[in-house]
Amino acid sequence: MALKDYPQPSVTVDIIIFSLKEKKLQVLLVKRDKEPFKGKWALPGGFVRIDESLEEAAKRELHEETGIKEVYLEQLYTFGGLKRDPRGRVITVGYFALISSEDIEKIKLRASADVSDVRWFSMQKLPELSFDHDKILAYALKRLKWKFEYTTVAFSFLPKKFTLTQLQEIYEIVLNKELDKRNFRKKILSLGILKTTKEKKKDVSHRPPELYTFTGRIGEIVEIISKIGS
Amino acid sequence: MALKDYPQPSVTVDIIIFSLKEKKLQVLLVKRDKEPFKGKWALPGGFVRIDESLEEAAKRELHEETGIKEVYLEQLYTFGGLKRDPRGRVITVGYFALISSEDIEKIKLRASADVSDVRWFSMQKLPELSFDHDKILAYALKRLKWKFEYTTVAFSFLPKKFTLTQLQEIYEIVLNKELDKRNFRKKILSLGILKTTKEKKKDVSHRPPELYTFTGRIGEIVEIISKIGS
DNA sequence: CCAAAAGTGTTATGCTTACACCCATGC
DNA sequence: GCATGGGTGTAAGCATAACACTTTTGG
Repeated sequence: MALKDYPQPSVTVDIIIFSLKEKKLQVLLVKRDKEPFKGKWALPGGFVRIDESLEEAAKRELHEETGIKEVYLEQLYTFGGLKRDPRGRVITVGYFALISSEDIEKIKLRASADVSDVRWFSMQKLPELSFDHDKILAYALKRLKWKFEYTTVAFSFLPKKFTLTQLQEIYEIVLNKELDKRNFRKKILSLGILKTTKEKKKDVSHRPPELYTFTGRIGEIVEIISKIGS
Repeated sequence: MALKDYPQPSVTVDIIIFSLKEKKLQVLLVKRDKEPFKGKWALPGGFVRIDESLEEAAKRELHEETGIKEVYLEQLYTFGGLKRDPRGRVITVGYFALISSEDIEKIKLRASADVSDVRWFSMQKLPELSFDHDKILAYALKRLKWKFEYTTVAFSFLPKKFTLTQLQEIYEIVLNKELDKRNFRKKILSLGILKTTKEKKKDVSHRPPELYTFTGRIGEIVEIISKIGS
């Protein structure tokens, strides 16, 4: 069978961009300016061009909405149900991206083609979503939690230098449960993936905390959390 | 942007069909009867039709090559590099399937359209593969091992009734390491996912082993193996 | 009675959990 | 000197890991 003998599905990339702002897990959504779902919120995404790989397409979408380029990016799953797009047969490859607190501040959100608005939404206050994006987002959240428990992705949310309390905080937010401070520190330090800079965080009105850097590879499997705490 | 305004990538499904035959992990490959890679071995697969979901496409391919329908099937990853198919831009969604030893015997391998031969290959003696199928297969193997350690997929290789030694054997084959018999049994039985049928395997020239059935859900996460054994 | 695989328990070790007080700084 | 978060250790309980002999059948 040669290519193009038969009608072919179209292919899009949708990207789930997570960040931690104001101590909440947030996701970037765009307001659609075209049918279908005009005026509704959706995950950023678009058609894959013939001359770009899937990952390049995901990076392009990320860049178009946020202006940033270097982030943790990982393929999530490919959704290929028959009825997911009213325009016709569209298969979408989901990616998820994690934005560090450093980058978050640099970002200028900007509407792009077919998009009238771009906003961060707390995962606890999501609007109604277009297509099957609610399903995709739920899946992404599940994967994110899993990645936190078993790998080092957490560090992609942090700046280069961070305190152990900051690290614990993002774990508590993403896993949505409290962790025991002593056990958390013991476990993290025992993994041998952190190095202390001998600096301390300045200008805090309490005992200044030690700053650490991450020396492992982001996304590496390490089984960080068993239960730890309440 | 309306659909079809721009040249679109094509979409295929490739399926990695694993089984355990002759105490070896094997994979089903087909010999291509058309260019590109005519005469070379490849993973079974083909274009996704406009009126079938990705999973349906994978099941169809599976059925065409083996005649069977009900198996453990899971989406693996989507490969979308620019140069992976010399015919043009083709994105492929990989699936992996696990065939039980019961089904293995029923299977009549049959060549289908564009395929001149179909055969099981031991993972230790693979032929040269077409496209980027070596990469896809390597990824599938990694995922399979992971799934064995953390989930109950192993049971999809077994018949309904099986002995603990059979179960241990498939773990040893897939993980490629020896396990301690007593610890393995203790761990597996402690999970509460097996029930003894009170039957024993007959006509063996040694003490007849007890037959068990699996009562959990295939693929469920249970952290089966920590290390267990040598 | 021999061969072959099934079945079974104990001990040592390491990881996980629960838990409370002193420390260093800014104001 | 007080408020704020930073930083630290120990004991109990649980899971893992190492290890060898007896049992039941067929031939």
